[in-house]
This record gives sequence, C-alpha cells and structure tokens, in this order.
Amino acid sequence: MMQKVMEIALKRSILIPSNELYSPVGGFYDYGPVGKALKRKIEDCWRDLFLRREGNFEIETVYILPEAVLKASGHLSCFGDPVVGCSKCGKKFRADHLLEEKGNFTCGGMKPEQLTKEMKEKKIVCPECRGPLGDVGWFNLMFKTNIGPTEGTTGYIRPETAQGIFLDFQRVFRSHGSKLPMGIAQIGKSFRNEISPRQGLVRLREFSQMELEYFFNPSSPKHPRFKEVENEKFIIYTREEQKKGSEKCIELTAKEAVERKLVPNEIMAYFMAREMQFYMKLRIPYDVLRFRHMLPEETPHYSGGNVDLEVKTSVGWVEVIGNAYRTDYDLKSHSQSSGKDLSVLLEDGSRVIPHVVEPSFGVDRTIMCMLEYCYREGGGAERRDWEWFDFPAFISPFEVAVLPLMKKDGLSERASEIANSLREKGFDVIYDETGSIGKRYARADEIGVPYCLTVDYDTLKDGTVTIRFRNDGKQSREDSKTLPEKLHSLSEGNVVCLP
RNA sequence: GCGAUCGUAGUCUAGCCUGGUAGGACUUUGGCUUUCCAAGCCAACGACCCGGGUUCAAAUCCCGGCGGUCGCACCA
Repeated sequence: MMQKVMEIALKRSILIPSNELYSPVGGFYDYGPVGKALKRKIEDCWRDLFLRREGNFEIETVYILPEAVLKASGHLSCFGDPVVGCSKCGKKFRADHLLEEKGNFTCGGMKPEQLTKEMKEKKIVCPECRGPLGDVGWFNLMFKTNIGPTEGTTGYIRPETAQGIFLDFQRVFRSHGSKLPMGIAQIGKSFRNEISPRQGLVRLREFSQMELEYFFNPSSPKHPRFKEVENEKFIIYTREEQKKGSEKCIELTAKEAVERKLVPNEIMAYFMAREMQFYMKLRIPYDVLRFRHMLPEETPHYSGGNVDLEVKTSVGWVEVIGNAYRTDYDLKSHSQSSGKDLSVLLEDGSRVIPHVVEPSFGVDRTIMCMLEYCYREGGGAERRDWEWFDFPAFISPFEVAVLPLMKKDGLSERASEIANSLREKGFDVIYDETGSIGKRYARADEIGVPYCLTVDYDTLKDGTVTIRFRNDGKQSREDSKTLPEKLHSLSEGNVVCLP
C-alpha cells in the first residue's frame, strides 16, 4: 500500500528524492509542484482553523539558534541518547537502559561522566558477548554548526519551531493585547539528525511542523470556546491499556476526557477536538484516529503530560501530532538563564509565568497519511484501470484540468482561453494537450484533480464544455460562461468550514 | 549502528553463473488517424550506483566505497 502510494508520488513528482544526482542520503525529500501545492493547501487549511478562526498569531523565527538557547531549553542535555560501545564486539547500547535493567535505578538527567562512573561501579558488561564497555558518549539529535568565522561560537539548527516562539513571546504579548490566553504559532522546518530515517515521509531529518503555543494563566486552564466542542467524540488509548499490552481503546467526548482526567486540562481537550475535525476534513477516517496518552518514560523533558494523535496506516500507527502540556518549563528556563523576567502582568496586578499547551503537527506525516487514505485503486466496476487520489476539492493541488479534445482546428486556442479565464477567477488550473484524451484523464486523476473540462467541436459551436468527474468518471455539459459559478457550487460541500 | 538482502532508462525487467554490439515492456515526447477514459500505427528520447584491480576486452570476475529495502535497536 505504502509502496504503491510512494510509487505514484514519485512518478508524478509529488515527491522527489533529494540530492538524487549525487549519493542521496536518507531522511530527505523534496516536494515537486504537486506535492508543494498540496502542502501549501494543507498549511493554509490549518491556518484557517487554528489561527484565523481562533484569533491566534503566526510568526516566523530563525532556524539557527546559539548554543545558550538550547542549553536553557534543555535540548543540549536531554535531546539525544547516552550510548556506550563494547570494546570487544563493537555493538552499541543505550547506557541508561543497561543501568536501569540492573535494578531500581533511573538515570533521568544524568551526564555521560556520571553514567560511566555508575557503569563501572555496577560492573556492567556487554550483554551480547560479556566484553568490557568503554566510556559513555552522547548522541545528540541536533545538527551542529559554527556561527561566524570564529571557532567556538556554536550554533544548532532548531530541532523544533517552538523555541523561537518562547524567545519572542514577551514582545508579541506586549504588542498584541497583553491578555491571556494568547496563541502564537509557527509553520516551518525543523531538523533532527535521526540515526536511521525510514519509511518515506515518516522519519525525516528535515521536516515541517505546524506548532501552536497556547499561553494561559495556570489558575484558569480553560478555553473560552470549549463549549463548542465539548460533545465532540474521540478515541483514547489509555496508559493502563498500553501497560497491559492491549490495543483496547475507549471513546469519550472532550468533556468526559477532562472529567476523567485523561487529559491534563480542558485546553488540551479543546485542541484535541479541533484536531479531529481537521484530520477528518483531510479525509482521514474517524476510526483510524486515536489519541495515545504517552507513558511517563516516553514523555519529553519539558512535559507535564503528552497526548499524541496517531493515525493507523499500512506501516503501523504513526504519530502525526504531539500535544504537550509544557507548563511554564520553557519560559521559566529562559527567564532563569537569560536573567530576564518573562512573567506577565495580570488584571489584578499580580504577575505570573504563563503555562503552555502545545499542539505540534507533523506536516510531512500528515501528507503521507492523506496520500494513503485518498489513494484509490482502479479496476472493478470502474471503467478505468489506473489509480488516483481522492483529494477533497479544497486541498487538491489543481482544482481543474482543461483539456482540448485535439490540438488542431482551434481547439487548443479555445481551451487555453478557458484555462486562462478560470485562472483569472482564482482557480488552480492545469492545462494539458499532450497525448490522447484518456491518457490525460489518467494523469489528472493521478494528481487528484477533481474536475476535467474537455473542449471539443461543440464548444466551438455553442460554447459548452464537458465536465468530467474524477471519482465516478461521469460527465455533464456546461456553458463555459458560467463555469466559475458551477465549479464553486460543485465544491461547496468541501469548502473549509467548521460544522 | 549491527545483521540479512539488493543496486541495468521515470517504472518493471532480460543479460551476470560461462567476460566480447546492453534487449524488451510500460511511461514520456513528436507525427498520423473528425480521437471522450492509459486504443492503434510510425518515429524519437532515455540506463549498467561510484572508484580501483584483473584482462586485448568488465554490466558480467575480484577488492573497496556509497546507497536502497527488511529485521534488530532507536525515534516525533
């Protein structure tokens, strides 16, 4: 399944393997014209739902961060793994795992030197060959670089977009109303030097995130619009079931999830309900979406509770959103490290460091899930034997393809006119006159174009064109003058809107 | 990073064992056919992962590297 989707994605240049001309390294993908358009429309849909409708703000911050920032945020010491190698067989192991297996022992936050000391004291040897282990090293997932010509000014390429938001928080807060709650978001690239990138877009070294940091007063962890979604349902995979090794999940409304304390607070439950709406708009079915309450040991260093949204795919459950209750961890850390007060003034005159709930979306993974769930096989009752993508019209890279039945007799010219007039009206149009008409239908289907307009000899006579529908192949004739209105009405059920 | 396995046009593949003009299919492009679901006919474009060695001669044999896939481990 995944393979077929990737095949067609590569064939139509939805995706392009990066650096293909040289020895490509894993974990990097380029987006071709179709993939980029798809990505842009998904991001715009997200902006509409999570920013515009909510009154939240979007900013853009830099990719390269000086070491001090990541030191304060905890990424330098926590964002990676302590590894130790066997000097006899050469195998590598997680130092903390070996220690913790030995007994009641947790290594959270321990430095490599401490771990080396502990390993020596506990006389831990290689679990494979009983050989001696070397010193504990640190594998950090961040890409390191030098800033400026002087050695020693170390920078890292950001491992998440969130830090930039925390650094700019105070200025944005002061200039945009100075009231909690306030949401500040960023869409952009992040970078992680993964050990082994796998499975297409699932684990990349350079990937796009859509992150929203929702700052609120910890004494009232409420969302003003919670009522709108309190009865929305979703599926939760609880910690208890995970510990039992069972796959059983429970279905709850947002309100029930808060009451039963399965989510840290109402704000997170609010976003979870919105996330369900977002993914269902993208044609990911309700019953393949589940929220997994992360176990304490998998929770990141900054977190007061994480709930991931996972999508069931042909390669297993894939995390597409990490919802994190980051508390005041980040602002507090930056405040302490920089010496600047990052608390805000409340209406009653007191000061508080805001708490943060963060929904963090993986764009590339979302695209991969969409490709899988929009993928349709040909054959069967269909009159065609090729594959296509059933993208909703509002997210299709191209909304309409204009195709002259033939190149000659003025059909090309007439079709070009129609294509250009639709472009002027704001439609994303693809014009294609090469090959047979059947071939062009197939090509349009493969990139998920919902409507094909065919210009034929009747068009020259009476100005009508054929609209051919992607999903059932049916056709109808329409006056070319009223096409924009007709196409709008056809797409009406697909326009971005909340229920 | 370890183990297994693989590397020939955009895709699938023949050739490799036994060294001697790299062949086919689909796709793509142009042309013909008054042509609506990858039709047909004609033509064109396009490949041996990289480097070294052996040899008169390497896609083929040998060595090294790089990369892919799958397990393990790890991870969002």
